[in-house]
Amino acid sequence: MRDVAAVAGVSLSTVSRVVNGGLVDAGMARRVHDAIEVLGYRPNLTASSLRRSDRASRTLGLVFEDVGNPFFSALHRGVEEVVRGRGFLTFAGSSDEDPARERELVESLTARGVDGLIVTPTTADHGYLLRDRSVGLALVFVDRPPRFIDADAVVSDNHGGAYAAVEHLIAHGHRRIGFLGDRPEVYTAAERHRGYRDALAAHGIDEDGLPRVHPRHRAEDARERTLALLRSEDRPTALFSSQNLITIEAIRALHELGLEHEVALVGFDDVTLSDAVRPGLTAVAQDPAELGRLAAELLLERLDGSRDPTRVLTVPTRLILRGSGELRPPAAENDF
Amino acid sequence: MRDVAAVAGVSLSTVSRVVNGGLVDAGMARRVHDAIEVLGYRPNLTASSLRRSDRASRTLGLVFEDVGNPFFSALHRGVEEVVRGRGFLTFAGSSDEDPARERELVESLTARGVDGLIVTPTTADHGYLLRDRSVGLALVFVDRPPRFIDADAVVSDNHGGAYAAVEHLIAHGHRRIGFLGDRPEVYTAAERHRGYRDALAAHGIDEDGLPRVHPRHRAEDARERTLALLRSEDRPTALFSSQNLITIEAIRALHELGLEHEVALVGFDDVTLSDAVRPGLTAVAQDPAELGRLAAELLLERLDGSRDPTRVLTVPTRLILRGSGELRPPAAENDF
DNA sequence: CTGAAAGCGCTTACAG
DNA sequence: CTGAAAGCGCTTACAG
Repeated sequence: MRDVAAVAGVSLSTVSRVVNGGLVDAGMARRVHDAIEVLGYRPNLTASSLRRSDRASRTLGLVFEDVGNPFFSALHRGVEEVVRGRGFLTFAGSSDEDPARERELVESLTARGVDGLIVTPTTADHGYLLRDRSVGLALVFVDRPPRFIDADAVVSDNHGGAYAAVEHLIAHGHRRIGFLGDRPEVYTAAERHRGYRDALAAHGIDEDGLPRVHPRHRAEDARERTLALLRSEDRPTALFSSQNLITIEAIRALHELGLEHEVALVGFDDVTLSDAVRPGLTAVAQDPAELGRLAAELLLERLDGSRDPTRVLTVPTRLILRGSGELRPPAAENDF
Repeated sequence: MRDVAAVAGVSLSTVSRVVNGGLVDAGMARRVHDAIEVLGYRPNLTASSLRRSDRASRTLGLVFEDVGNPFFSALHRGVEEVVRGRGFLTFAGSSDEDPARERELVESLTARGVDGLIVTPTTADHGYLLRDRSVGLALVFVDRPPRFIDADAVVSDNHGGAYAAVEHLIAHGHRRIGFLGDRPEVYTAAERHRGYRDALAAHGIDEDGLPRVHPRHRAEDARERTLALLRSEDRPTALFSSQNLITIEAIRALHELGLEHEVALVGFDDVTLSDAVRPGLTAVAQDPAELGRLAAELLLERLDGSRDPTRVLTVPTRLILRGSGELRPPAAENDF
């Protein structure tokens, strides 16, 4: 910038004004633009944000459970669609569900001066973010609400989606509905379990007698555990699978035992090719891109100075019927 | 930092040394640490990188075709695994295959002082990056090599994978092998087409007589076009599908016509649930996480000062047999 | 409308 | 080992 000023024969202030669209005489502006062209000058935005009064860096940080998970990549895309037009650039990193790793990431992001953060919270206490927020950091949680901090959040209707899925199975004659759970300490997993339980209770079904499986490592042990359940004495007539990776393994397990047309299945989260499998997968579809868009919009509102009370937005889910959830229990089962 | 110095009763330089691990008297260091604790001081990394001699910001930029595509999100994860330990934070954005958008993103990233860039190049001329590189920007291309610039790159063995896929179909008796292409101006699409053509030629099959389809919009028109092909007079006995979204539509089209056990299919790129579909999908699997890891390693080498000649690494693909590629043509077809 | 000066939060020779 | 001073590239009152 100094070089540009020298070549154009004007002051630094004038160059700054030209670059930032301030009021400058047309002739001077011309000379400055020429100098910029000749020198191939590029403004340094980090220096600019360091000095400017609002401190804005036009960068955002996304802290996801795993950037490699298609659910979060769709969410990422939703955020990008909203903030791109406003000139924001987006950092993204994975907490891997580890509170220490999450905090490390967050601090690394704030140390680099991000204007806002969109976080999929781990089970950590997020009180440590209060100080950052008090000095102007915009903060929105997504997919799960945070703990011990009052903040904007956008979540799927986990309870409602699970409730609808289980009620759908009940409507098709099932009472012995097995639950394929996720790590119960994760908010979404707990909510979906609550939806399952409430639907059973609403129809007078006792959950205690029903088989339940909680894979600890999703893709790794979900198949084995589902196989064991399907081979057991008290095999359920239907399964409700509460997470996408687990649903995939459940489909594999059913196919492996040739039970895909015998045992009904509804999965939480839609999955690629779920319509090409036979029977097609009946699924509770989330809209991750919409979660991302809404989170980004809430964030922009805060960045624009909104002091409104905190909001938690819930994105509806959609039950897609494709066959696996419409299988009926064997006739004998209907009698008991 | 000034406040810390005041509270600890030392100079700014000393605080800086403590924070950066310089040589400081133990007693003074104690006082500084206490002051940091009391004030809740957090270093400002952007100010730091502005002033330090190496200018390092410990940030990287990823410019992908689409951050929402699972292929790139797996690649992203691969990059993260490698650079996380070195304290780098990663920006990510989508070019959407638009050269102007790509350039905008790149300039937005360099203006924010990223140390390096990993780019999935569009068809643009990447000469504009030479100047950035000459002032120290590390640069690696991934998934496709760049044009008009000599640079490090990591790509899949697109030609070899396609060649193997088509040869596999030929070995199972097929000669009328239809090609489901992608936009031909994309490097990977062109390479896969070349592999298809070379395999045919090596076995004395004339490509000109074979049906070919080039969906322009992948998910949107691939199904229709494949349906039209399968309904036509010269229906092929086998399909080679050269991109994952297109493969998904091809599977849907085959199922829709009930031809999934009649017409063979090999897809480039593996797809979720491809083992649960009947017949299972025979696929050329890429390893996007490995592409990401290798790209990140090349980038770190450059950041560590390597002046070695430019390298292009090729990651092998793997043909996974699951049934759809092992279907044989109808008997009559074998005669001609 | 323009320029000289101060300063954002930090690092780095330099002299002690 | 420590501190005073200069300066990274920029913006912003302030006076003209």
